[in-house]
Amino acid sequence: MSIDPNVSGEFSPRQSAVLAEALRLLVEGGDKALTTAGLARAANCSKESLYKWFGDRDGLLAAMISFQQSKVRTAERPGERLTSEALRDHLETFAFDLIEVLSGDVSLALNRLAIGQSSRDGSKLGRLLVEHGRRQIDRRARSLIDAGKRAGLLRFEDADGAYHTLYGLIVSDLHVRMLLGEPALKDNRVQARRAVDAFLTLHGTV
Amino acid sequence: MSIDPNVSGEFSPRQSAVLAEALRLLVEGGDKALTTAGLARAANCSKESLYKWFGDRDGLLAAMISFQQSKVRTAERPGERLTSEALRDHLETFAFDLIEVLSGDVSLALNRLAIGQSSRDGSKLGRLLVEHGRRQIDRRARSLIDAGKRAGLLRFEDADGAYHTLYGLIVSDLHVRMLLGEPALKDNRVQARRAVDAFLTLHGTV
DNA sequence: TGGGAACCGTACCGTACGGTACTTGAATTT
DNA sequence: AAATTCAAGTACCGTACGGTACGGTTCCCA
Repeated sequence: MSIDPNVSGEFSPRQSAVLAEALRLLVEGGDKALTTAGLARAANCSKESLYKWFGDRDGLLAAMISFQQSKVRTAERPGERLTSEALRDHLETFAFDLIEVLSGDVSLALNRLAIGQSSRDGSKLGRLLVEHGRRQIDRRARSLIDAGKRAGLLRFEDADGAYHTLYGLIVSDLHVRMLLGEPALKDNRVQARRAVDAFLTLHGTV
Repeated sequence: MSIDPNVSGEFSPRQSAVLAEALRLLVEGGDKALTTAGLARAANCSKESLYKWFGDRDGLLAAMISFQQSKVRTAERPGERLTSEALRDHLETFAFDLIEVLSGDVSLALNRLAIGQSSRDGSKLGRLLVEHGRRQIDRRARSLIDAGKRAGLLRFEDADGAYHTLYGLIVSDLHVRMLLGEPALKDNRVQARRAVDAFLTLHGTV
């Protein structure tokens, strides 16, 4: 993962600073704490600018999601020759990273926000989150799983099913529990290892 | 003593009717649609009664959770002699029921509500949901898993870990996706069977 | 039959938020 | 140097909600 100070040009530096402050407010106090007046005060900008840049409050929320995800890029490993140990390593790293991402303050806050709005806006934010945020991590897992199969180290018929199995083994009900306010795990590496062990028992060839 | 349709006796019939209406409003339009005035109008009661019965809005939300969970009781099967097929059947039934419960309108609405409030009230509603709502289903799964082990049909060291594995295999990211607004699965039985197959591959002795 | 409790319907109050309009001041352009 | 642009800051408006107060009605019980 690398931090990218928005080279994509979607948001100006000023706007990025405001969005960062908006995320800080959201993480701090939930969506009730994110008011237009409060954001303007905290970010030293005017409400009028907020409305000019983002349209309305929903536009601001959508921009916050885009902004956050423009900062998170998953490192894509180049395809090396896979050994059994390397595959296990990569899977564990993936599992660990996944738990870390899902446990992150900003991720939890944005997911809570989207879930809270899902009944009102027809899941617009939810779709944004799933499609943009998940795509990165999905692609990484898929390429890993496919590479494992090509190398003869994994066996499955349905790549999609295998990925969901892996995801479920890693996350279980942890995500929802954290969304509901439970503290994160003490050791994400243990959980990652257990999940990968199980996954390899199910789909490994060795 | 009078016959009270409310099993727990925690709420009077009138209060139960109001809480049922509150759940209906919540399912229909999310937490923004659940206003005290709106509930009073929809349930033909006065706001004053709402405040007398439930204290304030948060008390109403907590009462809604208690009320809903007082209605849902999981059927506890008596302990019969377990065969391999019976265990698989019971596991699949459990998996199916779990998905059905999590996919339910009211469950999703209450989870969304608790998640939305989790940043504000110190996860009070979240704890209520997890502790009261989850306990039933947890106990059912635990007793099933333990019975499987006693019958020599399952092998594991950590019952807690085994249960979380089962849960993850069944649910994967389905719960969060539904909370974010995605439609439910087309066929929950297929998913249940797949999950139980994997679980028995991991922890079955046959 | 009278009195009290519960409760409905409504009106009311304070507040807080989303969104708009206007003024001031600074920076950039011409 | 004048003009134009951009944004900060503030004041304002309408609305909607949580919570309270009160008059009127029904029902129970003595």
